[in-house]
Amino acid sequence: MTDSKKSRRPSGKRERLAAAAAQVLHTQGIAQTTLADIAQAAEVPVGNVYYYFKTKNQLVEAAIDAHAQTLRGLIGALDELPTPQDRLKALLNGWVEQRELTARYGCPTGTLASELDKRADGLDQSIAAVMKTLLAWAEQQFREMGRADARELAVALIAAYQGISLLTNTFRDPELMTTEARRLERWIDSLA
Amino acid sequence: MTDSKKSRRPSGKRERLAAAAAQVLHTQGIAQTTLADIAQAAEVPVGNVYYYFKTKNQLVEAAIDAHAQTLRGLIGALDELPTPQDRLKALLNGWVEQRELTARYGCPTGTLASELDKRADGLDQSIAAVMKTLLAWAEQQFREMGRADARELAVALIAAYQGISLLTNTFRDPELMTTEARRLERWIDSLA
Amino acid sequence: MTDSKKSRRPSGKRERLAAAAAQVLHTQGIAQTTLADIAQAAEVPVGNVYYYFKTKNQLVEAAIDAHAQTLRGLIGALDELPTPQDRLKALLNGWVEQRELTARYGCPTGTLASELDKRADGLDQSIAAVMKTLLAWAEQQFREMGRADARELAVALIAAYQGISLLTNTFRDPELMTTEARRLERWIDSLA
Amino acid sequence: MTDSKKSRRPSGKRERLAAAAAQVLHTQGIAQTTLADIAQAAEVPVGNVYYYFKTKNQLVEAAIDAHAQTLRGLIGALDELPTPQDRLKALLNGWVEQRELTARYGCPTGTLASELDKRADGLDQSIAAVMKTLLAWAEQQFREMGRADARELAVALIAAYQGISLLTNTFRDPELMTTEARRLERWIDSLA
DNA sequence: TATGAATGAGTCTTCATTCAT
DNA sequence: TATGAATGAAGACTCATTCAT
Repeated sequence: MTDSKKSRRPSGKRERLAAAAAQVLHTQGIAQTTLADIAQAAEVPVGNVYYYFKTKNQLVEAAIDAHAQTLRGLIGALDELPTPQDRLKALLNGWVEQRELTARYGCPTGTLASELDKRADGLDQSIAAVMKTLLAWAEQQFREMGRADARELAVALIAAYQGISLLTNTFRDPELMTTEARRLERWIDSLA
Repeated sequence: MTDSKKSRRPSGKRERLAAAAAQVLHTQGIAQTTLADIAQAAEVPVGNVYYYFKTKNQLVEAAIDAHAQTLRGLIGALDELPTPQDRLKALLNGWVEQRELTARYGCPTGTLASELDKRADGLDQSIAAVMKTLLAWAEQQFREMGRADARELAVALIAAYQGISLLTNTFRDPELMTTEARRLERWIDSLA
Repeated sequence: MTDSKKSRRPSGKRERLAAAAAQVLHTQGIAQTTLADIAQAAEVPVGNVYYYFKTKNQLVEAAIDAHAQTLRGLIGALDELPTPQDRLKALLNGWVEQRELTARYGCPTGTLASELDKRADGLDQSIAAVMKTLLAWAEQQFREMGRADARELAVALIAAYQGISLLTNTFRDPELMTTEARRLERWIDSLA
Repeated sequence: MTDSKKSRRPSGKRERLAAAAAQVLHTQGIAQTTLADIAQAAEVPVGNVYYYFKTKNQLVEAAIDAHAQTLRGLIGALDELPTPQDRLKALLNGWVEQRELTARYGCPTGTLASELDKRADGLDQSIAAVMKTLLAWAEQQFREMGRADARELAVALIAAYQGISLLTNTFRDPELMTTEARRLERWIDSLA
């Protein structure tokens, strides 16, 4: 999304750092995470980090990109399914499967968005783009279902997910996710 | 919830600090806010802050308490209304009225919850309590509407609010809140 | 030793503060003791302390004075005894009786002397004076025993006490004091 | 005793810091010494200190270690001498030679022990270990002299040193050390 | 005299970022 | 490329001392 792979050397440190950043930033939060934390998680010497990322913000951006890629992968997989209903329900299933992680650390995208919003840097745009991708995909599904209010429904669905992720996390109760997903499933069925 | 009001002298600095904390922490986020920021907002010399709050965490807690009190006030006002439907819709109206603020800084409770979750201190319990209050109130409304699944509905409603707040904030688009609130209104009507 | 009793009002706060200072400074050390600690121990509001003592140093000085007075009292009591040997041994007994306190916090005079020496203020002179008083008294006893080297013996005796206090304290072992006191007793007997 | 020498690179800053800490802490006392003082004495920028020592306490510990090493060196040198009497007297000579420094700042080990005792951290154990080393060595000498009460005599000797150091320091009179050392020499001779 | 409140200078500690090799 | 080391700008917190009443 930003700069593209400094070089093709197989060291893979850049990727390792991005992955480590995505993981650590999710579990610890941006403010609570130091560069050293990420470097350590990636097993890269601190000093070396700066060869790949000029600033901490760039690492955050790389983490966002990693999340974006994960999302694209997910969407790609979902798109294999035959009907939009199938795809949306599969999305719900994915959320439910991750409920334990969500209860512990919240939705990766959502928590990042929340944190980044309070900062002056332009990173909030990057995370917004990720969110927009998901939103657009959901909208597409509802449209294929013949709904004229596809956009509104998509927003409602993603909001429901973000919101229940927050509650699941706040109360450390993964079952909240399960229950809400079931409810959303019924809701989707009712829209056809 | 925690305090004990040092004294009843009219200086009101403690209250001023708590209010300033609530406001500044909401707009800047906890990590980005320095004690000096809060002190300045409250027009209190930095050193003096520590006479009222022993640590930054205590200030955060005071801010949470302030939010709790605001919430109690809101609930109190809503309870004046005749039917549960009226009350829930009035709640929605309140959210819509605040949409500009939400678009700029997110839901005060939600963003706090999100931030606090990543921290080791026990503050996440305090904010969870606030959330629980709102949840319980909503559940009560749905119950009065005769719904056996009141709890689930309450969770869905609050989740919807938290989620749309996040999106509203992420996309800086207050209209998202308006649209979703209208949708929720119809949803409430459909439950009767 | 310094200024003498602001007034004769019976409040006795000044004395209470001095006593509290002596006690708290002994157990916590000067640097680790805040004015608030002393005020609290004396059950005097912090702000009020300054009516009696203009600075923390003056409180320290008052504590030293308190120790000096205790010493004078002790010497007065010892002087009731018939022979210098009796008096010196009684002194030893006193040390042994205090061994538990010494093991915990060291000799009050010695630890104060040690701490004050590192400071720029003139308080080290005050504590030196206290030490000098004890030294002079011991010298007098040895002189009465007919020793020409009374001064040297006195220094040796007090040094032995200060040193064993330090070891007793460092190793938290009150028995060190007991053993050394017994040894000093034999030594005194051998000098006659 | 605790360290592990970050690396063997020749910068030697760690050692310089430890040495500076040992020296400055001895002359100024722990409480009166700021990290900046030590950094300045070692000619190291303040921020850089934390690359080597995570906290002020670790610097204090390093200083203690430095003293321990000095002591081990001293003991090693003494052990070259033929008889225990020679060794003990050489120890006394060392004390006398340092009398000026002692008069100014007290015994490094003793003053540290005194200060550390009043603190909650575990540093008092470290300094106690140093003291124990010296004590054990002295005991060994007396034992080699054939004394069954070697332990008691060792305690007496070290106590005498600590005590006379305190008096020497309190009265700023280096001659006290000289006189007492001479007396102890005679005492040692009398034990054979 | 009494006292809650106020003040600000000082200290430790953290960390992103840079640099020399 | 790689990396240990360096740097300095913050920020939280403490506390003696002062002040208004």
